[in-house]
Amino acid sequence: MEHRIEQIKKQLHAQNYKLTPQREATVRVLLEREEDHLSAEDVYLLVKEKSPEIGLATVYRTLELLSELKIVDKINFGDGVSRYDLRKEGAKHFHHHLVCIECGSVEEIVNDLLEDVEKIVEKDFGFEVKDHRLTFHGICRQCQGAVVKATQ
Amino acid sequence: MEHRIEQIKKQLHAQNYKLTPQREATVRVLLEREEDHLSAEDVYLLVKEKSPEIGLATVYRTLELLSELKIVDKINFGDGVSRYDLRKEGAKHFHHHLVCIECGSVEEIVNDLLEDVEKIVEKDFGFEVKDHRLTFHGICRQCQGAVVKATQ
DNA sequence: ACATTAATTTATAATTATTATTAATATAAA
DNA sequence: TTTATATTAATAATAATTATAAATTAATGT
Repeated sequence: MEHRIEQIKKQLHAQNYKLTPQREATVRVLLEREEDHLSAEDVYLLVKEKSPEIGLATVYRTLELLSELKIVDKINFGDGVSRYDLRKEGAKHFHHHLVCIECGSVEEIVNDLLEDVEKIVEKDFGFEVKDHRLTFHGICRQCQGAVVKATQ
Repeated sequence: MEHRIEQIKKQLHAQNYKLTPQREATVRVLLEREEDHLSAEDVYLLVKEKSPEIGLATVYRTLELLSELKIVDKINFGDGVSRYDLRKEGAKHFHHHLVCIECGSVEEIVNDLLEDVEKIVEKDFGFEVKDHRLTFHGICRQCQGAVVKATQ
């Protein structure tokens, strides 16, 4: 935890930004809830628990900043809110998501499944890939089980 | 064009919806501007040119309906607006997008690049894939050329 | 240490995209 | 034709996000 904070602090300094108390509090929430795909509002409420004086706009600005520096990924599952995921340490890519259309759960896949596909895109389309976003929509293991049970 | 309209009309009827004049006007705009990733507002303004009496909410509702019936794909490039793409005739999947981070252009890839990846997801993660969304962010051919020129 | 400048924040207003409401209109069914 | 149903326009409401302005904090130079 502290190590990751220190690392992010350095990333900010390298771009002439400071790790203010508000920014640190925001990062800590993101670290604690790494797999939760929090919205800005979610983050705000969680940060507020420990730093009640923080403003919503500050959280938005911080998330935007972290997003620009590729420390967090801003993602959109089509439900009208942006969500923010801390990038894994040293990760070059967005992680992939499996969104269940039954229960709404979101699973992450950390492995990069797209290395071969990216090569095709670079070669066949002359497009220099810097990043990607990949989401699968379907039915998760649990819900598949549930359907089987329900129809038995 | 007329053939596609007729086809969509049938798809609507199959689900007990009618192809009202407003809906038809909307579909026609989507057909005419197939590759343009129009926002709801864009569509509204274009439909208005030919059917000035149409309301914005109707356009939203129509796009939502077409989206539910998988006639259009609702996509999100992270710029705060949803965009609507007519699905190619008979296509089972979203098409992929190449978004240029220099000039903002969006290219489409119609080929399905993910067949193998989907198999992995189904097998290794027990997730039954129904659909996917894939976007690459990077530098398009034109902008690569521009950089070379600029640094020469 | 003190004054000055710049960066950041809070609080709030404004904006923008989208959705809900309601009365009117068009369509289909009886 | 009458009645019921679906759809629409017009508008209000909502929700997410961004902009603004005054206050605070931190950094810099003297």
